[in-house]
Order: sequence, then structure tokens, then C-alpha cells
Amino acid sequence: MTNPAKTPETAPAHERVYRVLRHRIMHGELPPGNALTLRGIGTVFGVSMTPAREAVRRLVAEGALTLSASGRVSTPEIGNERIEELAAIRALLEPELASRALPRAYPALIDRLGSINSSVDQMVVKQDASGYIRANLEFHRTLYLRAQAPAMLAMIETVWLQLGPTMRQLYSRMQNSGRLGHHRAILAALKTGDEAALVLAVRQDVTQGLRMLAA
Amino acid sequence: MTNPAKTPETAPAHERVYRVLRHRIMHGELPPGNALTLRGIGTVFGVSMTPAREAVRRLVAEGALTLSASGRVSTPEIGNERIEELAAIRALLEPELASRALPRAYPALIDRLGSINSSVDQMVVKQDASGYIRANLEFHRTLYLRAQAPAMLAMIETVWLQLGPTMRQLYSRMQNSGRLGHHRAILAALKTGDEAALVLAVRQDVTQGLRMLAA
DNA sequence: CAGGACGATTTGTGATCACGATTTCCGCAT
DNA sequence: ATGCGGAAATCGTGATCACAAATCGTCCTG
Repeated sequence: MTNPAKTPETAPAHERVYRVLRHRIMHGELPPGNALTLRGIGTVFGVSMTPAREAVRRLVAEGALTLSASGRVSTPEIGNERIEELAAIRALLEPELASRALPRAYPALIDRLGSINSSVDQMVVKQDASGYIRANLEFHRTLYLRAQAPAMLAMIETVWLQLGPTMRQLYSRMQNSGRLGHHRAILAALKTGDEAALVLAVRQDVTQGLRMLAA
Repeated sequence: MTNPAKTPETAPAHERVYRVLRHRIMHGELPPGNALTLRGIGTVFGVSMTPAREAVRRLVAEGALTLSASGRVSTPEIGNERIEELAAIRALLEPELASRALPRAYPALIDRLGSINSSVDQMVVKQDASGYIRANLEFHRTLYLRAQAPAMLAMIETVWLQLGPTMRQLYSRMQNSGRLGHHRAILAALKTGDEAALVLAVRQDVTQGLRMLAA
């Protein structure tokens, strides 16, 4: 599977529920506005309402789910102004993370990024939207992990989470775009150690993809 | 009180608990490493474990509380490297928020910021640590609210939350520092509409205060 | 045919309880 | 004094239940 034994099997029920829901939301497997119920979640995961409630509460706190006035939960439907904001946050934090990762970007890491990037290309030709989102985020996360900045990484992941449900819509109108070049520019800048070029490439990769959502 | 009827009285119990705990943590009223128990919280607020658990779960998701391996909760004890990270996030996001607020920073807002700033000074002479933190954050929040960027503001507030328990320690060694000048520099830049000076003043205000925590 | 009212169902909230694991504390031996 | 072992108290987890509010469907009226 895509989740290689990341859950120790002995984890509490509420965390198993949280992890699965978070994974599905971040990768766009739930459309915006999708309604969820505590009893429904509990039934699906074979647990009672209690752990389902805690998982939902956590996801709401991270902005992955929205809470209506009556307490009902659903995936958020975000407007253009919020997309622009989240894109701006990405444009501010991700270049910084890339810049911090640069001094430790050894060839082994660059090779791994290259193979992940080819996996991204595969997802594009396979028309696998969720697979594309997953591979694309893995590319970024693999790079940023080298920055040794867990707080920043956690923060940017919550941004990805908030964009998750909307990401899938982005995918359809992203088909024939000169998007793939940015990852290659990132790899090139990593190889040459050019920090300015790296920061620029990351910022462009982040902003361009999200700019077309405002259309 | 410092919380002017922000809770509609009819709010669910778990949200009342959440709000009060969040307020106390963000303003440094709980020292780092402070242990909390669900039953204890429930007793204090006159509710059962269930709402206490949900409030705690939310705060953990925001980084305001940490969860030990056995599920026990306490306020985080953050190290220097994490402080540096959180300060870097502040240094990236807060100038952006200030910059976005600048076009809408009318004289009424600047006056209000000035009075809040004098309140900050009062807290310093009164040696009121928690009051100082509250007034200082109110200064920043009042300015950033004008940026009309709720997602960014929410994100920076979670950073403040994570720094909350450690903030109080910062206060003691901040006494005789040239710190008060930065707020005045912010106000001056707002009056003249000088974006570059504003960005610089905000960044210095944010980074200097947290840099002395690493000592 | 459209719109509103009413009843049945669904849903979130909060309390309570049992269970297993952890922590704490006291006493004993080194 | 110091370290160690075990019993007792404490704690988090998860299930179940009752209750009130909200939602949905249906039927009736205009």
C-alpha cells in the first residue's frame, strides 16, 4: 500500500481513524463539501463514536474539516481569497524550507527526488489525480525533511491539508501546462547548489499550480 | 475581564474549556512542563471528562499541548532549536501580514495601536508578565486583523500558542532591553506608509525578543 | 404546481462506566 | 543515604446511553 506500516498496529483507535482520514483528505480523495457523521465514521472503522469524535476534532483544529454551526462536519469548500492566502503561505515557507535543506542535499537525496519526480510524471500519464497529488507532495516533503525543521514542516503540511479537497479540482485544468519544468529546475538548482535559483524555482512551482484555481 | 464576552454563554462545554485553556496557555499563565489531567480539567470546569478530552485534543493538534507516549498531556517544554524555528516562521509571516495591513491602516487604527502600545509599557512598569504578553499580542493581532487574511492570522496564532508557556521565561530577561523602540518604529512606518521600514521593524520586533531565549 | 408545516429520523453533545496501563509512593534491603 | 520492588491510586481509552437540536421527507394547503 501507499502507507508502509506507518501505523504501529497498536496505536489507539482514535489515532488510526485520524491518520486514515487525514491521508484521504490531504490527497484529495474526498471532494469539497463532503459531509461526514460521527456514527458513520465509527461504523466504517469498527469503533464507537468516541474515537471518531476525537479524530474529527483534531482534523477540525488543523483546518482539514469544517464545523457547521450545528456541529456537523464536512470537508471545507474554500473560496478564491482563501486559496490565494494559502498559496502565499506556501510561497513564504516552502522556499525557506528548501533553502534550509540545500546544505544537506547530498546526491543520494537528489537521486531519490529524481525518482519521485518520474513517479509524478507517471501519475500524469496514468491520469491518476490522487496518485499525482500524493507523489507531488512526497517530492516536496522529501526535500523539506532534510531541512531539519519539524515545526515548519508540520505547519506547511496543515496548509496542504486545507488545500487537499480542492486539489483534485486543480488537477483537471492542470493537464497541459508547463508545470513539470519546475521540479526539474528544483533538481538542477540542488545539483549546482544555487540557492537563489532553488528559492525561485520552489516559489514558482508552488504559486503557479495554485494560481489557476482562481480561474 | 480580559475576555469581553467572547463566549456566547450558550457555547458547547468543550468549546468553553478550549477557549479558556487556549487563552491561558497563549499568555503564559501555565509554565512549561505543566501536567494536566482530563479528570482535573473536568472538575475545574464542572464538566465530565468528555468535553475536557475534546478541548485537550484540539489544543494538542495546535501544538499548545504535548502528548506523552502514554497519553498524558502537559504544556510543551521547547528547546532552542524549536524556538529558532518558530521565530523564523514569525519572521516570515508577520511582516507579510503587516504589509498587507498597511494599505488599510487608517489613522483610527494607528491611534488604537498607539494606546495598546502604551498599555504594553504600563505592563512593563507593573511587572505584569502575563499582562505584558497579552498586550503585546493584542498589538500585533490588532494590526494583522487589518490584513484581511484569516488563514494567515490563524496560522501565526498557533505559533504564538506554541510559544506561550515559554514566553513568560522570556519576560524576565527582557527587562532592560531596547525592545520598546520597535513598536514605535512600527507605528512610525504605518504613519508614513513606508512599507520597507514597516517590514523591517516588524521582523526586528519579532526576532529580537525570541533571540534572547536561546541564551 | 409551489410552498410551508409537521412528524420521524438522524446527528452531535455530554455523562457515566469498565478496563488496562501507567505512574506514584512507601517500605525494605543494600 | 540510595536504589529497588510491589501495591495502591491515578489516568487515558473506548463503549454505551439519554437527551436535545437539527435535518429530511411527506403531506397538506393555497
